[in-house]
Amino acid sequence: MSIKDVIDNTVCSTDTTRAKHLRRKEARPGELLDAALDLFVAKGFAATRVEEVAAKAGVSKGTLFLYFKSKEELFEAVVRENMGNPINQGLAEIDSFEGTTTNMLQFAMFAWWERVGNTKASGISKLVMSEASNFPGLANFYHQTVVKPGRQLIRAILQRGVDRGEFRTLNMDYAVYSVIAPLMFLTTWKHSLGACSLEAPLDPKDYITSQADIIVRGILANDSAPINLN
Amino acid sequence: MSIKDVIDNTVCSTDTTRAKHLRRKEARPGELLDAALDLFVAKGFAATRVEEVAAKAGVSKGTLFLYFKSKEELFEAVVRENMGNPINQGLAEIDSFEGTTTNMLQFAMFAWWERVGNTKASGISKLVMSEASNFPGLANFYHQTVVKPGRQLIRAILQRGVDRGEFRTLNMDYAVYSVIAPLMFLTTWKHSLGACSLEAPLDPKDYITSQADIIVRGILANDSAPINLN
DNA sequence: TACACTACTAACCAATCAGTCATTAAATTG
DNA sequence: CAATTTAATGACTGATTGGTTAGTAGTGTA
Repeated sequence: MSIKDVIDNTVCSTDTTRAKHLRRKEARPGELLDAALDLFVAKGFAATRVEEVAAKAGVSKGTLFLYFKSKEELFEAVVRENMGNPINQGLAEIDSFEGTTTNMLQFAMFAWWERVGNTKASGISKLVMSEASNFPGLANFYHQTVVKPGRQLIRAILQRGVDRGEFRTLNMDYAVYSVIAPLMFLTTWKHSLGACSLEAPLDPKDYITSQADIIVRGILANDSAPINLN
Repeated sequence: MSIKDVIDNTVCSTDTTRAKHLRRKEARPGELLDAALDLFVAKGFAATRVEEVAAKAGVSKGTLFLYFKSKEELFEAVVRENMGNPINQGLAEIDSFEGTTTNMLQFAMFAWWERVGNTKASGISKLVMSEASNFPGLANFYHQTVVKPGRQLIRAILQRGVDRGEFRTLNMDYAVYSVIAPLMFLTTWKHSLGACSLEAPLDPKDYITSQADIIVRGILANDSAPINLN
């Protein structure tokens, strides 16, 4: 597929009289970042051409370099832009949460899905994973901004459960991955093999329900009340 | 870093009298595939230069094209070469396995680590995930060869547990991911952020022990004997 | 309408890189 | 030791692409 095809297919112009030279300084960066996110997630950094990004955003290549001074900078901007952290928000909600920690954990996992997993931004983790060794600075930034706080959030939830006697004592350094791994796997899958439509896609809600169910049962205190989730 | 540096640093020649023009027709393909695996896993398909691969294998670029007629073909060969499936072996062992399904599941997860996860080939899954949309044929091949059989193996184990009354009834379509997700996450992590040495690396054995423990507790039948794993 | 300003374009350039091929030299054979 | 074969090389090429810039055309103002 040539760049010409990309241009013809992806630019959103319903009217035949293509309006060129439209001046929309404010909207360009966002549109370019949106286009770049899609392409970077789908094809990786090296394999996506800046002209593709520009074409998908409806501008010429030159315009792209008007707003981002290099392909690397565009990439970094894409990652940073889409890494807003609902994690801090989640941390704030911990203290005020009423109810069992079981419910809290389930709520957190579904909240993650609504706020991150089911979002365009969910491709970021795949992207960072794929390109980490090529962008060590970005990997470090992601680690500090997302990984560590995220792990801290999960840990805090689990600790709450332990403190209240709902969960058994756990090796927190590893237990956190019981929650993280299934969620990360979901997005990774969704943006790679899952996107190739090789089979019926797995339903995210059912997936998370199932995972949360197994995790919670797996960490409940031995002497806890008879298991009756939901 | 230039290609020259790559050559100087990666070729393994301890003696100063560099022997060129050594004719080793048999060994070349394997050495090239080894070098290519490392580089593709680390940098992705598009970002690795065929000359780097050749240099790392100790030959010139021309030699590489003597054994693989294109970069794409090299890539496909790398994936296919490292995709030998210990899964069929695992499937064969199911019927003859003596003991609880709990032990069986733990055994399977550790066996996977020994035979796949702790191997150079473990980078393949990250590779296929990253490049799936650029190589749909390969993604399909991976899906048929690894994903489906792997899922089938896990499902068979879980079903054994259910049939014998050890595990509660499960929605198999989703329960299998309780086992798959933590293992896939481990390799993905290992070959991306984990390789950036941003913190103390997680110990795979402890990780798998922890995950297996939580999973098993999470799927045990309610009326099963008091939990005492190991 | 004339002028200034600047978002935007398109043609262009320099560097990179996958792939080729004429040449070189290690093995093999007689 | 020649003659032959072929593994291996490395300089070369054509195509691609990140990045530049001279020029074009919207927009605002008088």
